Amino acid sequence: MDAQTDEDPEPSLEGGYDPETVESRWQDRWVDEEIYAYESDPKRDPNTVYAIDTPPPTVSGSLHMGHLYGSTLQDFAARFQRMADGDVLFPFGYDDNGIASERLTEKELDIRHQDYERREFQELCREVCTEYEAEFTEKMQNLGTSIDWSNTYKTIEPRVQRISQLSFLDLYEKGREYRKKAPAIWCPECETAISQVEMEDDERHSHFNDIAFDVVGDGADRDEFIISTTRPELIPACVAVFVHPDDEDNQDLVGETARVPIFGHEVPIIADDRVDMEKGSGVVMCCTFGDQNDIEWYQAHDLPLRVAIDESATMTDLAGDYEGLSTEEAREAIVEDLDDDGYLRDRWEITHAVGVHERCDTPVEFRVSKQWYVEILDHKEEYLEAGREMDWYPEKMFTRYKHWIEGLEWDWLISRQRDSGIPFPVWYCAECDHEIMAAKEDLPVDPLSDEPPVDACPECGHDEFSAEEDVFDTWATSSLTPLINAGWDWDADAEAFTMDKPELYPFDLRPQGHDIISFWLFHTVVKCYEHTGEVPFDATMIHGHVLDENREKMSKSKGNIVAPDEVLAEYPVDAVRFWTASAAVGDDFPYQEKDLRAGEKLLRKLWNASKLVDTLAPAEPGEPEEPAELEPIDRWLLAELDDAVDELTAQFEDYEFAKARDRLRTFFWNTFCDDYLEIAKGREDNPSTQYALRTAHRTFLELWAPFLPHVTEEIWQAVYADGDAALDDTSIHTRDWPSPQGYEADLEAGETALEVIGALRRYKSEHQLPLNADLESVSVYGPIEGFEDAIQNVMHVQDLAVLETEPEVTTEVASIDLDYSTLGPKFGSKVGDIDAGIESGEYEIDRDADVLRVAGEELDDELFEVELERTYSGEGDMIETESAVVIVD
RNA sequence: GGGUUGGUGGUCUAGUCUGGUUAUGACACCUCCUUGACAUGGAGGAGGCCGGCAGUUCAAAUCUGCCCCAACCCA
Repeated sequence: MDAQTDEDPEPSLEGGYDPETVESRWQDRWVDEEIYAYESDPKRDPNTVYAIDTPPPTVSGSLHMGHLYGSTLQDFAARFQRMADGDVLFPFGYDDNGIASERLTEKELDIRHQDYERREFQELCREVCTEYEAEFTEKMQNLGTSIDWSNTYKTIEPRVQRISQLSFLDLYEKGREYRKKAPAIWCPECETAISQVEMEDDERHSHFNDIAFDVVGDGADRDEFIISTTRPELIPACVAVFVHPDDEDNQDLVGETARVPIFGHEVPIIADDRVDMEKGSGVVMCCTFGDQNDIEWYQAHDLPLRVAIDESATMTDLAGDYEGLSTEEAREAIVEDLDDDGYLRDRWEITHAVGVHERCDTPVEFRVSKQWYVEILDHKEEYLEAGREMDWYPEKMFTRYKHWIEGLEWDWLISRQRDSGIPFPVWYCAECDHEIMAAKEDLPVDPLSDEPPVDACPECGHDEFSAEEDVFDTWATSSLTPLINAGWDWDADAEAFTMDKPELYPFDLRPQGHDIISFWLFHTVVKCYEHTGEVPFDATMIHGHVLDENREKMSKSKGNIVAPDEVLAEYPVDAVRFWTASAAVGDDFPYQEKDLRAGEKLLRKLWNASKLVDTLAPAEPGEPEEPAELEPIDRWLLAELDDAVDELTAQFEDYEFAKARDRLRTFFWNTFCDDYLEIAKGREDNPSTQYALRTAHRTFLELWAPFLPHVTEEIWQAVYADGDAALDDTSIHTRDWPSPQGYEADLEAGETALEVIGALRRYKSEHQLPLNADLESVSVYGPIEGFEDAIQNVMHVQDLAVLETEPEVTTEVASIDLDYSTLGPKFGSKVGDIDAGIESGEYEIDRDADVLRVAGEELDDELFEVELERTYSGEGDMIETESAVVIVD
C-alpha cells in the first residue's frame, strides 16, 4: 500500500496535467478494484440493464485502429449508460478458435496438428493462445475502456464449445439443418468447403486459350469450332458444350456432338441462354466444375459428373497421362500438347477476376461433396423483419442488411473439412447412414474420441457407427455471442433451454463495422432468432473505418498503417478518445494528428479551468449549498447548463457522439471559460457565483466523463472525492448522470449582456487596447437588466449607464428583411415583384398603419422588418449589436 | 456489370430527411492583445457560386432526373 503511495502521489491540481502517469494509474485502479464489474441478478428488470454484445476480436492478430475505434465508441455508450441508468454489462470475448490460431500453435510449438488427437491439439492451442490473450488484454486495458474484465469468454473454451454444439442440436431438432450432397465452394489449399462469404474476387494474370473441338457427324456446317478458356486443365472434365439460342452463327452446332481434343470423349452441344455471346467465339464448354454457371447447367440439363480435379487440386485418373499433376502443371502440359497436336489456335495474356479463399488467397474450385447446411432461404422474410425491428444507428445501414438478405441464393454451409475446430456432435450408422445426434447433457463431445449415445441404430439396429469428422465453420460460434454472454444452456432436468443471466437478453446494443453487416451481424440474427424466437438486439451501432491521413484505407501492402501503440506513445488516451468522437457513427474518417493535438489542448484547458475554479471557489466537503438568492448572471449560467444537459442526454441516448462532443466543447470552452469565468473573476467573494462555479464545474466533469474518463477522474478525485473511501463509491464513473435542475433565467438579458461584452472586446481590439484596460464611461441601450455589474467588472468599465431611450441618432433605412416563409406561400409569384420593388426603392413604409406598400401589395407588420442604419451624432463611439446599442465615451 | 453511401472554404466537418434568401464550427493562414488558470491563451480578419448539368418551385446545399468522382458491399 505504501509502496503504491510513493509511486502515485495523491491526486491534486498542483502543476500541469501529466497524462502519462495519471492515465495508467487510473487504468490499473479501475481494473484492480473492479469498478466496472457487472453483478448479475436474474430478477432484475431487463429494461434497466444495458448490455452490449461485443464482437470478439481475433487475439493472435495485432490490435489495430479499428479495434481502438470500435471499442472506444462502445465505451462512450457504456459509460454514459452506467451513469444514466445503472447496471451495464460491457463484456469481452477472445476469438481464438480460427485457422489463424491453429497455424500459430503449429508454428510456435513446431508441431503438426495431424500428430495429435483433436482434443489434445485444442488443449495446446489454448495454451499457446493464453500468452496472446494476455498481451491483447494488456493492450485493450491501455485504451481505458470500461470493459468488465471479470466477464470474459474465449471461443475455444469448452463452455463455448458446448454452446456451439447445443446450437447445432437445437437447430437440427427444429428442422433448420440438413446434410446434402451438392456442389460447394472448395478451397484446395485448406482442403475444405467454404461458404459464399469466405470467397472474394482477386485480379489474377492468366491466359486465354483458343482450342479447336471436332464436330462428330455431318449435321453441322463445319467439322470443327473454337472455344476460349482460361482453364484448359478442365478439358478432361468437359461434359457438354453450350451455345446461346439467339446465336445465329452457331445454331448449326446445336444438337450435334463434339469430340474433346486429346481426351477424345464425346459431349453434346446444347442451347442455353446463360451463354455470354459477347465473349470469345460464343461457344462455351461446361465442365465439372469451372464456375457457378457450370453448376447451374449440371443441374438444369442433368449432365454427368466428370471429376478431374481432387480435393487438393491434383489431377485424377480421369485426366489420363496428366494424373497426379497439380492443376497449374496440368494446365501448362495440356496447352503444350494441344499445340503439338494442332488444336491450340491462339493464346494471349489477360487479367481477370478469380474467386479466391479470403484466408489463403488460393483460387477456389467447386466440388460435389456431402455437407451440413443451415436452411435460411425459406426464412428470408423473417430475418428481414428482425432487421426492421432493430434500431439502426445510423438508420441508413439497414438497407445494406436488407439488400444482402434479398440477394441470398445459397443456404448457409456450416461444415468444414478441417482437422481441428469445434466438432459436429454427430455419428452415422455404418449400415444405413442414419444420423445419430449426441445427447445434450454429454456436450461438448468429439465423435472421433467419444462413443455415440446409443448402442444400436434406431433405424436399422446395426451397431457400428462412423464419426462425423467435420468441424463447424467459425461463424457457427461467432454468431452465438449474445447466448454466450447471457449464459445460454440446456437444463436436462427441466428439459428446456435456460439462461444464467436472462435479464441481459435481448441485448441493448450490437456494435459492428459496416463491412461485415452481411455476415457477422446477419449470422448472429439468424442463429439467435431461431433459438429464442427473439431478435437478439434492440439496437445496432454500425461504425465506419479509420482511414489514413489522405483518406485512404489502411493496408499492409500500402504501408500506411498507423498502430494504436504508436499513437498512444505520443498522445494521451483521452485525446485519442476525443478524436474518436469526432466522426458521426457510420462514417469513415481519417486519422489526423492535428485532431489529437486538439484533444490535448482540451485536456489542458479542462485542467487549467479547474485550477481557476478551485482558487475562485475553494471546494468544501459534500454537495455545494445553494444560497437563498442567485444573481442573474449566475442563474443564467445554470439555466444554460440545464439546456446543455438536456441536449447532451438526448444525443448520448441516440449514439450521436460527434454532436455531443461539439456541443459540450463549445459550451465549456466558449461560454464557461471565455465568458463566464472571466466574469466570475471579478465576483469571487459572491456566494451566488461560488455556488454556480462549483455546480457547473462538477457537472462539466460528469458530462465529460464518458469522453475523457482519465482526466475527469483525476480532477474529481483531487477536488471532490473523499480519498479514504473505496473507489467504487468515489469514482466519477459510478456517479449519476446530471439532470436539469430547472433554473430559469432571463436568457434574453444574458444574451444581450454577452453581446455588449463582445462589442467592448472588439472596441478594445480595434483600438489596440489590452483587454483589461479601463473604460471610463459606457452607455448601453438594450435589455441587460441584472447584468450591469457583470459587464462592468469583466470589461473594466468605471461608469456604466443604462439608457432609457435610444441615444441621439439619425437613422435611415438600410435594408428591409422579408419573412419569406410566410410571404412565399401568400404571394407566390408576386415575391419577385416585391423584391424588385424594394431593390429599386419603389416602396412606402406607412408607420401609422404599420404596413409596407410595394408592387401594388400591402404587407403587414409580421411580414417585414426594417433595418436601420444609425449615425451617432453625440460624444464618443457608437457600437451596434444585434439587440443593443453601446456608446463608449 | 449491379447495389449502397458519400462529394460543402487549403484540410476535416455541421446543416440535407422536414426547401425560406446571411452555410456551422475546428485546424491551418493574416492582424492585434501578457486579462488574477491556460500565449499550448484571448480578440478580430480574410477565405466557399455547397461535384457538374438540367428540372420542379415565388424560393434549392436541401426535392427530382441524368452525368462525373470516391469508398464499401455483391457479381
